[in-house]
Amino acid sequence: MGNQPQIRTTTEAWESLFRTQVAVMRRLQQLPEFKKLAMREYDVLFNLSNCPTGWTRLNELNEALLISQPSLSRMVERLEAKGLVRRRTAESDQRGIEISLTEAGAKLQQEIGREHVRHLHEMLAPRLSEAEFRQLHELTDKLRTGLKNS
Amino acid sequence: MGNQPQIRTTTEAWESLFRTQVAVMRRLQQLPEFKKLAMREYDVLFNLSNCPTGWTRLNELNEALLISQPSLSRMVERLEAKGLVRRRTAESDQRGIEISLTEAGAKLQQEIGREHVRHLHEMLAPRLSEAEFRQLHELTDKLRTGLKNS
DNA sequence: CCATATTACATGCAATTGCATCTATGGACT
DNA sequence: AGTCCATAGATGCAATTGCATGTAATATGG
Repeated sequence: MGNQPQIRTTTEAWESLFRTQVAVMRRLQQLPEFKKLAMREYDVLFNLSNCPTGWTRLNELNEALLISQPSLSRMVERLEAKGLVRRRTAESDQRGIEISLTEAGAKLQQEIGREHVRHLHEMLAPRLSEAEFRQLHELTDKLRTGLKNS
Repeated sequence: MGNQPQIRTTTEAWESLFRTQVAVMRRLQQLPEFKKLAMREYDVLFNLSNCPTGWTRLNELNEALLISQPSLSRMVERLEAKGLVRRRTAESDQRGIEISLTEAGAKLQQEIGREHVRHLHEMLAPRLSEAEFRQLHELTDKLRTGLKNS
C-alpha cells in the first residue's frame, strides 16, 4: 500500500479541501433558495429525507451536523413549530426522541433541494471533468469512512 | 479535455466532500487547543498569519470566512480587546480598515497551530496514502481556483 | 436489587450571529 | 464642482448559538 504521508502533505490537502468548502458555501448561501430556509435548517430536512425509515434519532442527526446538541434541540423545536418536522419519543429508549419530516417539510425539502442541486451543478460542473469528480468523490469517501472508526 | 460531468456526479462529489469536512471538523472542535480560542477565531488569526505584508483588509479577510460582515467586525473588536489583533485605517481608502496580529496574537496562533497540525495529521494520515493526499489537494485546488472567476 | 454512573435530551442564561440600517468615503457621470 | 450611486465598516436589535447544568431514563457493578 502507499507510503506514510508527510505532515505537510496531509495538512495542505486538508487546508485546500477546507478552503474549497468555504468558497462554495459562501456562494451557495447567497442563492435565493436559502431565503426560504437557512442552510443549516435545510441540512436537517435533507438529512431526514435521506433516512430510510423516515424517523431519525436526535443524537444520530446531531452527529451529521456541526451545531451543538442544545442548538439542534431548539432548531428542531422551531422546525416543529413551523410544521416541517414531527417528533415522538423513541420506543426502545424512553429518553430518546425521534424526528421525521411532515408532508410540508418533505415538500419544502424537495423544492429547495431541486434548486440547490441545479445551482450546485452550474457552479461546479465547469471546474472539473466527470472523471475528476469521481476521483474526488472516492477520495473524500475513503477519508470519511476511515474516520468513523476512531 | 474531460466530458461534461453528469449532475449526479458533481452533486454526489460535493456531498461527499461536505460530509467529510463536517466529520473532520466535529472531531477537531473537541480537541484541547480549541478551548483556548474558538475555531472561528483561530481561523482569523491563521489567515492573518498567512498574509505576506502582515496587514489585511477586513473585507478581504471576510471573503475567506463563512461569517457575515457585521459578525467579523465584532469578532475583530473582541480579538482586539484581547490584545491578539491590531487595527488601523487603510491609507489608500479611508473607509477601510486593516488588521494585523500583535506579538501575543502571533504567538497564540503558532501555539494553537502546532497542536492543530499535529492532531490533524494523526487524524488524517492513516486514511489515505501520500499520493492520494496529493491528488485530493490538486483536485480541490483546481475546483476552488476555478470558482474565483465567476 | 440497590447505588452509582452514563446517556439523551431540555433549559437558563450569557455570548455570538445575522439582518437591516446607518455613516462616511470613494467613484462616476454630467 | 455637484449629484447620485457604490463600497467599507459600524451599530441597534432580535434570533440563534453554546456552555453549564438540570431532569429523566438506562446501563453497570457490587
